[in-house]
Amino acid sequence: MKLPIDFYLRRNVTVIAKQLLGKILVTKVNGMITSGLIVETEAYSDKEKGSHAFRGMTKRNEVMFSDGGVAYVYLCYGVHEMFNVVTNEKGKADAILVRALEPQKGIDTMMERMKTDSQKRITSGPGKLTKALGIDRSFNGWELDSNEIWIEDGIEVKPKDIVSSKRIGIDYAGEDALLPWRFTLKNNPWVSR
DNA sequence: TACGTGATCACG
DNA sequence: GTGATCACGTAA
Repeated sequence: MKLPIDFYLRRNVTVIAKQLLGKILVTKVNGMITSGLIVETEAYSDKEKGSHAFRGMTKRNEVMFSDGGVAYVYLCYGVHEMFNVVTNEKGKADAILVRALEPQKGIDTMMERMKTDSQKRITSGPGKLTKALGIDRSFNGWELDSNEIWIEDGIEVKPKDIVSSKRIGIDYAGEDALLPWRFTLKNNPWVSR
């Protein structure tokens, strides 16, 4: 079952970030289905310095300000496409970065895209999972109940299975870099780093 | 630990 | 226009 768009609206971004753990991200690119269980997320809001939206709307981040339930995809370090889930209502720029997946369907396709013979850690990192699932900036702004990219129900996750920690790679955000807004599934071997 | 990589953004 | 900067990944 695809998650309804309502799932992404009018709720706290850290709550949704935790609830995304155990859900399944699916893409259909060139007719190929690839999917993975979400095992690591990070929450961002326009109220804190870690977010692209902290200094207001720009051409790059404008989809963060739209109604929730769409993708925000941008290029990082000139090399990596990063996939985010936009949440909350129009004007409130909350987003959730998906940082790692446990591969499910289409593993051969993912290995081919990653140019590797091993299925080990092919989706363990925000830049890697987008490449493995065929996500690039052309997905920016797409609704997450489309037939090309969506998120569906996966496994049940209990509060005790969730670990909170500080977010990765945002030291520039000062004290906001310390917010415990990174969420991982406990003891899951597919989380990044 | 170091650095490639290129879009983006805040300057002028 | 220009230059600093960056929500990473890999090699060493």
